[in-house]
Amino acid sequence: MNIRRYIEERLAEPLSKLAGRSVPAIVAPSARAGFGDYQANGVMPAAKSAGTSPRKLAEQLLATANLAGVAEKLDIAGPGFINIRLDRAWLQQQLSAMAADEHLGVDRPVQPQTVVVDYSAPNLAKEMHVGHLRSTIIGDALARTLGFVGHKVIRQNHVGDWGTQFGMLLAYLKLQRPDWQSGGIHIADLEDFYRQAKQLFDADPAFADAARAEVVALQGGNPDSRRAWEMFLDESMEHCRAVYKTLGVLLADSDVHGESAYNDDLANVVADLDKAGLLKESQGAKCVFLPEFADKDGDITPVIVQKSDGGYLYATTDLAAIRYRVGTLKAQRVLYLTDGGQALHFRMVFAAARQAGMVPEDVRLEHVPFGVMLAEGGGKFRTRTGGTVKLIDLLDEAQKRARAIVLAKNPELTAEADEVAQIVGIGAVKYADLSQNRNSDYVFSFEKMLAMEGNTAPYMQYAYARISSIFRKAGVARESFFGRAVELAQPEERALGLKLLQFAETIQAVASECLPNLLCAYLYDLAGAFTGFYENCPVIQADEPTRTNRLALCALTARTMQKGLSLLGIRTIEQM
RNA sequence: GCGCGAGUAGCUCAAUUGGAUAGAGCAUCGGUCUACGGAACCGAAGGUUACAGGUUCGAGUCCUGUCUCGCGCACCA
Repeated sequence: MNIRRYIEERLAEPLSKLAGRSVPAIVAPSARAGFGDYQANGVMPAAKSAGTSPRKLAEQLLATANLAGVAEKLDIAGPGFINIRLDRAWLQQQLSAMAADEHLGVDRPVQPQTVVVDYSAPNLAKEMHVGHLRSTIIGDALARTLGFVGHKVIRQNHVGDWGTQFGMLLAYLKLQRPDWQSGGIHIADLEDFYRQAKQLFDADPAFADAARAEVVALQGGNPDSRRAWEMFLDESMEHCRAVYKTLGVLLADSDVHGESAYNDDLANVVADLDKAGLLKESQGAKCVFLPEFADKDGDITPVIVQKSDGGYLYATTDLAAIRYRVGTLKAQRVLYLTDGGQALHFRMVFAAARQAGMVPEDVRLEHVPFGVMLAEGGGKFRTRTGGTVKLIDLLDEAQKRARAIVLAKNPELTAEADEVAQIVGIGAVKYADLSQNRNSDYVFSFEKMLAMEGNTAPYMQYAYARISSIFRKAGVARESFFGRAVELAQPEERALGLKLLQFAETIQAVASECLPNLLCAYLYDLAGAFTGFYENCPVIQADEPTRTNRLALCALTARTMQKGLSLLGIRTIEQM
């Protein structure tokens, strides 16, 4: 039950009737605890257009709206706010339903969608670096959340597996490993390999020629080059797999659908744009000019789909990918997880695709942008020597630090130290990223993300472990409380219960707005509500039936926390 | 130069997308506790939301202008 939406619907209809046109009730959780549980703000704008006073309209609304049994108290406050305090019995009823629901009260969508989530997308010419972290983490959290909500999620890893730099790499591979055909090639340091190839490319004209010839051969379908290319990709993907495994993301080999997959369709894309009458030649390049991208002087920045030398560009590939996703995968919504710098590119590509009729009206293409990752102090994220930081090294360090912290606090954990270090260290990296509004740039700090205080993964994991400890001490299994009805007698119990019930509206907001930070904020609030309960309401020592009731509240809290964290891709542990 | 994004407490970030007295955490200062994990909890202090105008019942949020920073600006992705 999405309480917010439920109240919104209950109030919007009578309000619209009174206002004489369709208006929203604008329902939100109360800004302050003293105001109640929810508030409706829609009366004031509605009164304006209806030509009556807000307070009068509010009174009429309360007279006609049917919230009997749902709200315990309805007040009109200030210029026309409606404050709603929910009925205790109703809350208990909802909470008991939540406790008996595997899905924690999150309603399935009336019309489930097929959602393509395009994320991670490393360049296979190099190793994954910190620049891929946000796309991978945020995209994975969204894929998990959308799937849980009830949509069909298709992950797409649009890897960079094509382009001129591969000529250089293949030429270098053949030079360095004359035995490459025999297979079993391993390149320990892909970054190094790339750098050396580039160096040679710049220094040795003969090698540069060989590299260019390799590009031509590869594009021409030369079997020998093709085999070397596949071998190289395989090796490069191995590096990615290691990162994905460490990170614990859903991405699998079957999700990889790289740039090269669209090669055969690029000429068709250009031909179809031509058929649609959108193609113009300019300075030898084939372009789409869209008036909406004109500057003040009327000069239009075109979408270039074919270079003057005949080569295609990433706009062309992206158009082909859109057709594949819409046409073959039947996507109704496509999310693109890339940094904000590509906003213009996607606006142009989406507009071109629409203009060309490649996308039905009701299919949504959404660029989900995020800010860049900065080092402490606000500078670019670099190694001490100024190079790019490999993602695998960063993750290793997070685990190392987490291990040290955990062992220092709890030396008995040596047996599980590696696993705990992985869960806490990786959880910290993910949570730190996800807990911020993805649009803003983000300052990376091991110290802050691994802190036990504040809105961090270790704090959340600790809160969870503490609840687990209650069940250990009580000698009962958490699972045995599944489906047990819950009562909310104390104020702290009521506050916790209400917060638990807000899981549904939070999850649905994350899924529609693509903002995982809303879930982090919710979980942190939930931990706070639990703390208030924990400090004021003894559980194990309480007399029955209070004891069982409180254990049931603890069980539901633990289950909600665990599910919430898992939707962020973060694991929990029973002891830490 | 043009376009896009950002500017909120000393620091790192929120603010339910136009709602009431702008909230957290860290750091600082003070306090609590023989109850279920002190890796805890409670409180105080800290703000002209970059600046100047405007729109309206109401603006951190929308509009105009200015300043600062970041990114992008046809044949890289």
